[in-house]
Amino acid sequence: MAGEASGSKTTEEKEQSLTLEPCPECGSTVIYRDPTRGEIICGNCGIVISERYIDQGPEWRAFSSEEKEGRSRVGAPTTFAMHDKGLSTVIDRRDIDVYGNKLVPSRRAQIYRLRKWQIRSMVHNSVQRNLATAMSELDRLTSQLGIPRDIKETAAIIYRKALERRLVRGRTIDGVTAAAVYLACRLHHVPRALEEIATHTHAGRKELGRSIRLILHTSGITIPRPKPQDFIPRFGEDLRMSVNSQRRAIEVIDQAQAMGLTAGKDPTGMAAAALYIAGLIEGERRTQQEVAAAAHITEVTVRNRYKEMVQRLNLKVEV
DNA sequence: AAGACGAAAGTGGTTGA
DNA sequence: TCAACAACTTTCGTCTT
Repeated sequence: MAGEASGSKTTEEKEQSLTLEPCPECGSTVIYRDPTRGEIICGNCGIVISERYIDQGPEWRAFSSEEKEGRSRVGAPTTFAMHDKGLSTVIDRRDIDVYGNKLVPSRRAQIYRLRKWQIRSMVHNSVQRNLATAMSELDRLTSQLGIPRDIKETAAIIYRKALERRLVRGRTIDGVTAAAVYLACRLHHVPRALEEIATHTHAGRKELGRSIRLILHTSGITIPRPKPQDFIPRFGEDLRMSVNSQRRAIEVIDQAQAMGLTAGKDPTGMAAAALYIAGLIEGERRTQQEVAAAAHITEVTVRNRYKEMVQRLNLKVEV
């Protein structure tokens, strides 16, 4: 379903996605891309973070709706999320030439042999075959989890590296793919719960955890530890809370961090409690249950963090 | 009736010997 | 490898709005 037509439509408006780095100015992780200007912009303070964003959308301007539908880049943008990066040559099965004429038998036999070796060299190589299944699994997983394209690309790269290091051997492709997705999310400061990914993959939670640790140890990737602030945009969005409240929640967390209240605590719990407090302050009250559900934790934990922070930070909260 | 609160017991993961 | 430990979860009864 997700064909090229829908792809070219979404690039039309400002596309929200998350980049590797939070805003250097205010630390916000809500980052927008503006393909028409080629800029990456902070959604919070509006600063232009980068002006060298590469537009992978259609190449030409369009003056009518038919043109708009018809235009595209010459060839799809290359992507790591396909086993051949989308660059392979395909030899058609139909035995006709470009003019639609039937091929003479000798020519036809030649094409047949070419195609045979073409396919052998592509997918019948075990590495390529592995990648092909992995990338389709990656497709499925990322679309189910609603993971943006650039994170998916990172996951694909992580998977390729793991495959090069022969880490996939003896493990399931699904498991390693899921692990790559998990790591990619953390790299992009959009951490997803292990649980969340585990429910959408065939691999068990245990295997997923093992794969993650294995990649982590052998590949030398350093993953930033998830910060409570990283969760605010997503949870806030799930709870349909305003940007104002989200910003307030981040302030609360900053204060708590300054007092050393966050050490050793579950960052999702901190984020949830901060959102709960922000809701009270900003008059966008959400129940502890709602907040807890958004963060995939229990209301008891929300309560404990909430109590701690109100007490230690001397917050005046109207109930 | 729904939401908030707190106590007590249980659980999975980390740490240090 | 194992036990200790802190944080989190589950469960349940009570209080407040």
